[in-house]
Amino acid sequence: MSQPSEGAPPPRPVPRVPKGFRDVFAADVEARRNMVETIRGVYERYGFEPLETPAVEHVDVLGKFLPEADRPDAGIFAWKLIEEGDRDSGKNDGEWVALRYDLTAPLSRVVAQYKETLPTPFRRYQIGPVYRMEKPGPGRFREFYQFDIDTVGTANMAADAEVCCILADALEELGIKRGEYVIKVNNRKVLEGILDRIGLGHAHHQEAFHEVFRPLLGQSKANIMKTFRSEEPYSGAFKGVPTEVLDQQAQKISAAAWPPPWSGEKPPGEYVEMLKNYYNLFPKDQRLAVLRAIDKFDKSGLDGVRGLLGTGRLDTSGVFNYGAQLDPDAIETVIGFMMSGIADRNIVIDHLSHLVGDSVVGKQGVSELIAIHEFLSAAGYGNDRVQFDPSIVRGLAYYTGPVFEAQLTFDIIDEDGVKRPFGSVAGGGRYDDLVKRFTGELVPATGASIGVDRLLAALKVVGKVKTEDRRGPVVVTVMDKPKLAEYQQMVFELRRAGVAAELYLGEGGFKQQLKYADRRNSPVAVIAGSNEFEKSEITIKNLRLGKELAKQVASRDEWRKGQPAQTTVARAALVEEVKKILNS
RNA sequence: GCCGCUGUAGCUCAGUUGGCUAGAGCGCCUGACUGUGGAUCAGGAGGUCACGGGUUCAAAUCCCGUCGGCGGUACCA
Repeated sequence: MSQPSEGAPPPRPVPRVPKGFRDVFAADVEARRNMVETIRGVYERYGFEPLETPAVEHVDVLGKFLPEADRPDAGIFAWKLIEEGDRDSGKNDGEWVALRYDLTAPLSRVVAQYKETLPTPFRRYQIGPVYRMEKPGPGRFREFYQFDIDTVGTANMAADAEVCCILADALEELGIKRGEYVIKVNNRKVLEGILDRIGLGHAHHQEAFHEVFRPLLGQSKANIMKTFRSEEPYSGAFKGVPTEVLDQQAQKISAAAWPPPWSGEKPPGEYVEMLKNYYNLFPKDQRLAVLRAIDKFDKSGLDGVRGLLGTGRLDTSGVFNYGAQLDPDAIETVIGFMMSGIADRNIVIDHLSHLVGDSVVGKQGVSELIAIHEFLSAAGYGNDRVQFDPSIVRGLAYYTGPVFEAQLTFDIIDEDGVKRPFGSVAGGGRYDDLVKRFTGELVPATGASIGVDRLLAALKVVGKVKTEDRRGPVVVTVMDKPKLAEYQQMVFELRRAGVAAELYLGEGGFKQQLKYADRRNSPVAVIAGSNEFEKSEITIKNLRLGKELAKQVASRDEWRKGQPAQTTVARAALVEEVKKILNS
């Protein structure tokens, strides 16, 4: 934007929407509303009650803790809330708040806050927009809708099984046929058991990185380069990272680390940002790294997962991803777990109980799966609807037990012309520790979240959403301005009869009025000029029929003179005639 | 964050090795049609060629930078 020069008028705002946000027009709004209503019906049938919470929460409530720096972590929309008076007086420098990034964290807050009066277990559903400041991609926005259902306050596996049933019911009610979707279930505890067996330690890489990094602060570029390449004592922390990648990193770190932040030549904020980026190169927790590696299975394939479980993997765009650093035996154990199949639930259970061996958590995980299996079978939900699949882990760290994912199995053609299954439209799991943050007491909880926009996209693919057919109102055209009151009367007659109708309120001539009605996709236009008024008649034009007929008519005379799609009737028959057309 | 591609009318895009007043299709507006959506025909409006600098007699075109868009990848509570 150009700088306003002396005396020039202020620059005009450019109409636009912030990146990652969008406008939603009538057809999509209605499609979403219809879908949500259907799902809501299912949720209520299962006995859940609605809840609404604010879009803004305190940052610590959401689980994001502020770093030392004077701004919150990236990824969320956060700001400091300062009351007007306090800003000037400086008495109170405000509190960090943020837009919610999911509906689960606010729920755990509500439970902790009102636990004395809330029924236990607390069963609620909630829909609303959530906000994430990530890079938007195809079909991914910074503001999007989630539709959650959760049961808080019971460890009973029946609650988990029920979540699977709800998701299945909801999808079917929306018109997705049995076989076009599958609810997949796994259990984090089983994976924990496997990781125990291979003796996986916890976050040591983060510390190793710390050790490498700290002495480098403020050192010369040459020194930094040397350290990154040296055999001792740091090579262990960077095992498996290609030399050229390390060189590249060293270049950037030296640029950031020199001159040192306290010299005043480099803004400290930028320096901190740089540091954070390099943290991200390394797994903070090996277990988490394993989870993410497995989670990448559908994207990276088996070899990709192997790489990510091991030293790391250089992806197609030339970025090196640091791996979980497992040794080959451990890798194969994890892969074995992941690939233990999606056959009959009984078979998967057998397989898994064998894999976890003596691990206590592992066995517990398997018995939870058995419990879920029994509940599902009793309720009549077989393998055609709910499967056990150990490759489903979900990236979230907070899940503690069963995890779920609703997948659509039909193929879509993506932008590259490649056929692939539509994929996940909902996910969830058990999170027994979330309320503990507030109260210190264990409050077991389980639930799922439907990605509303994604599911809506899926419904469009299978043709369950008719966005094109949105019907506009009956438009009463205005031919004689002085007779406005009489036109108005027609409009209200129609409205009183329950017919959506409006008076043409624009400035346009008659031709434009019909064009307007056409654009609104109006089924009917009501026409009355002096001819009609003289005889107490009105002309009713069937716009939809007319549109159809126009396809066959070539000559203009035919089109204009014929007018088979309109009839002139007595004024008193207005409502009756309009309704006749609407119902046809 | 990182890597690559890209930016010309409301939309989709042409624009030769730098060279006249920057074009097309669609859409929009007006008229043919004095009371009729569509089709047809005729006419019209609409552009700081993303922005800023540089090279040149001359830049939409070449170079540098900034910003935006797209794709991949990472992160994803």
